[in-house]
Amino acid sequence: MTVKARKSPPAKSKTKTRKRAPVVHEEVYARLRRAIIDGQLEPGRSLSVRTLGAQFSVSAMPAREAIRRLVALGALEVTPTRRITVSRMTPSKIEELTDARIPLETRLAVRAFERTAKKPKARAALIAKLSKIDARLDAAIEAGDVAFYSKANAEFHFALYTAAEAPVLLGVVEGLWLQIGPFMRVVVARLGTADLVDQHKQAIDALVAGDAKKLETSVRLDIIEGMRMISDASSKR
Amino acid sequence: MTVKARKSPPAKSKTKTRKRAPVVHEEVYARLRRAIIDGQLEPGRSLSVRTLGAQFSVSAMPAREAIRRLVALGALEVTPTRRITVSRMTPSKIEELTDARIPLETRLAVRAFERTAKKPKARAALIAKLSKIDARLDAAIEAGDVAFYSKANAEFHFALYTAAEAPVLLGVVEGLWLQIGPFMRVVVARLGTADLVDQHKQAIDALVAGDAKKLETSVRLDIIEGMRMISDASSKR
DNA sequence: GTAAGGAGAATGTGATCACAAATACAGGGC
DNA sequence: GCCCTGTATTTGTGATCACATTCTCCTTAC
Repeated sequence: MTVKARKSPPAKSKTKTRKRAPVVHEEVYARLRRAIIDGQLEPGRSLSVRTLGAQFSVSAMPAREAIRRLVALGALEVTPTRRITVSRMTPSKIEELTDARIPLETRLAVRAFERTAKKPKARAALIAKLSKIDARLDAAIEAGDVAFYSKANAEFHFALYTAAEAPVLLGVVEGLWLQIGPFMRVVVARLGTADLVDQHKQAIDALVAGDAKKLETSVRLDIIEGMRMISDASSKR
Repeated sequence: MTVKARKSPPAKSKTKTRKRAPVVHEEVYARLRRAIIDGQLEPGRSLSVRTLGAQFSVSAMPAREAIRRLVALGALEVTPTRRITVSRMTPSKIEELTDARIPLETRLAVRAFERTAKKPKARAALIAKLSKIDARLDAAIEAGDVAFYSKANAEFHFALYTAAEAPVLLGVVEGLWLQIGPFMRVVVARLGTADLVDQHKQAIDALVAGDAKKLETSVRLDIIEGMRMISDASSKR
């Protein structure tokens, strides 16, 4: 996790909305969660409340709360000796996560499709956004930048899913990504990214063509392919 | 719950097999979660860390951690003024939760079916367990005991889902139930329980007959019916 | 070289305090 | 009756301390 723990107290009270005071542990949680989903934390890596708090220049309390939330979501786990680590993967977990991802994420994709079906501007904006991220994905592949690819991949999916305007479903899927995020990085690091069949482009094409079935298929294939790569990388360990 | 021994001292194992020291906040969390899933906490009800801690004769710290976990799972929510309440329901949440429950819970049911397909004893044990719970459900309906019905209903579903031996999927579904649990009680309290089409018996019949498709259908219908009741009760408020 | 052992550091957990914000509640005004 | 107001209480949050357990690492013995 890359944390530049420098906060500027006056900046937030002046320009920001005064409707709600900033909560430190929310900030810690948001950044730690983002780091995990983006695949910036390797599986098995250990964390400590004091160290994490120090990275944010706060006490251990906000770090405790952020860690507790991520443990609840399965992103972090507590060892039998009470040490906190980034969750590891098992074959059965891969299978179950695949089982959960396919129906939920295809549903979100189709909902995004339906939500923008009668809003040409929103549809166009979504396509533009996805295309932009996809270009960055290509650049990451070209440059072999594993971390950046992992991050852009998450961005692509959630840009699509967010358009579904389904916060509850989105929350559930985010919980799943919190468990697979650390492995996205491992996967592309081990197998490389050149031989990927780019289902992202297929998804964009489907949106352009107004083909919901094709969109669903591309999302499903992307999930299956990604999870299979995680499985392969894990078994070759 | 298995205590993992890091190293095995040959002769020094005279010490008693001391269990892991109990973690207080785990206990608080487990009981609070159970209360929510069983529908014993009404939506909108407020909680406080000190009060909750006092109920368990502990300080505020374990209560804070338990509450934080349940907030992360969507069972509790923090108001704009930072008060902690049991989450309320909205029509869109009902729709999304239904969307998530159907594929996940039918999958768990089918997995439970498959897991016990070649284990007649396990299948019979599951059927017996479900039948026993179903009898208690009938008794609750007869007695008009809303709280007990809500609790037994959760027990029935999770007895079936646990047999799937899919902890990750089960965890996701538990997260969903944490969000609908508080409304199960409201629903049956408002509409009564007499006019329910008992899909539970259909599910048991399907297990007895070895009919996976029927099992899936009964679970799906039970979900749809239950969520529709929540929807009706909410709109008639 | 390998294993054992022990001293010191690090860690999670629970308790307690301080503080600002929000809520509850009393009394007084109309 | 209702509404406002000022006070007192409650609440979430962050910080800090205490303590038992666990981890790290260096030394020692064989």
